[in-house]
Amino acid sequence: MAIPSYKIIDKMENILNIASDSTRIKILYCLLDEHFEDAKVEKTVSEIVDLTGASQSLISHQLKVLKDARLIVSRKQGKNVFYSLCDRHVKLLLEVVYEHIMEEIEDD
Amino acid sequence: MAIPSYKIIDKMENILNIASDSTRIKILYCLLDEHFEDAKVEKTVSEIVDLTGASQSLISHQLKVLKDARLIVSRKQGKNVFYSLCDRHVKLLLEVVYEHIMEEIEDD
DNA sequence: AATATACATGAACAATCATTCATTTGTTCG
DNA sequence: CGAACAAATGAATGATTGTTCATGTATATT
Repeated sequence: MAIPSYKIIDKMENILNIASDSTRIKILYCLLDEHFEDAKVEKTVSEIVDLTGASQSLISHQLKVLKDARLIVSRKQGKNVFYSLCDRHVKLLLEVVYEHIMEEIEDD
Repeated sequence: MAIPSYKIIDKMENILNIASDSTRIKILYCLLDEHFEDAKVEKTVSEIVDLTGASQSLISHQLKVLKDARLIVSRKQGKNVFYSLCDRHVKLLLEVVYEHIMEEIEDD
């Protein structure tokens, strides 16, 4: 298949780079809806810290990375900042990779 | 959504890391079928070098990375080594990311 | 005003990794 | 054998980046 333009390749590389970090993957999973397709999940920084087990500083840094890449959005309310997914493709991306892993494990 | 085990997360991180490099993305595109769903595409190292415009050394290095990650397989024939995709998920992965990029561009 | 909580930020460090250059291995053909 | 082509390898390097530590800022509570 024809290779896309370097602009497209660059953007693809960038998105995949953002997604290729365990801390950020964990954060994204925190923000995925549990049962329903398009249910919006909002979580505070503290909640994400607790769920991931990572330090507050690290989570804050990585939330910024994800936000700059427009994969998540934030909303401030009092002392808290609520984060949520910005893009439905994120879920698809994680699903595809997850499926791949699962089939690979079967083949052992 | 519940965060997968660290073993799964590690593997997901690894796959995404492999995929998050422009040279490797280009290589994968070279090995995607043009028209048909499951048509197998085989290309030699030289062909991939020409298509990507990267150096032979770089392509050889990155082919090894992709092969070690079991995303591609190789077959030797005479002086040539033919590479091809090993996993149908690769195509899906690239498609999801590509779609994401396209929609983002629309939103400008 | 003082304290505690929630989150962000900046510097610094270690580690990883993509790329290049030079060389080498393997194969075909004259 | 020797030359020519195809591909792999190894060392070196320059840049990027994940993480930690320390500190800063904003908001709420007493």
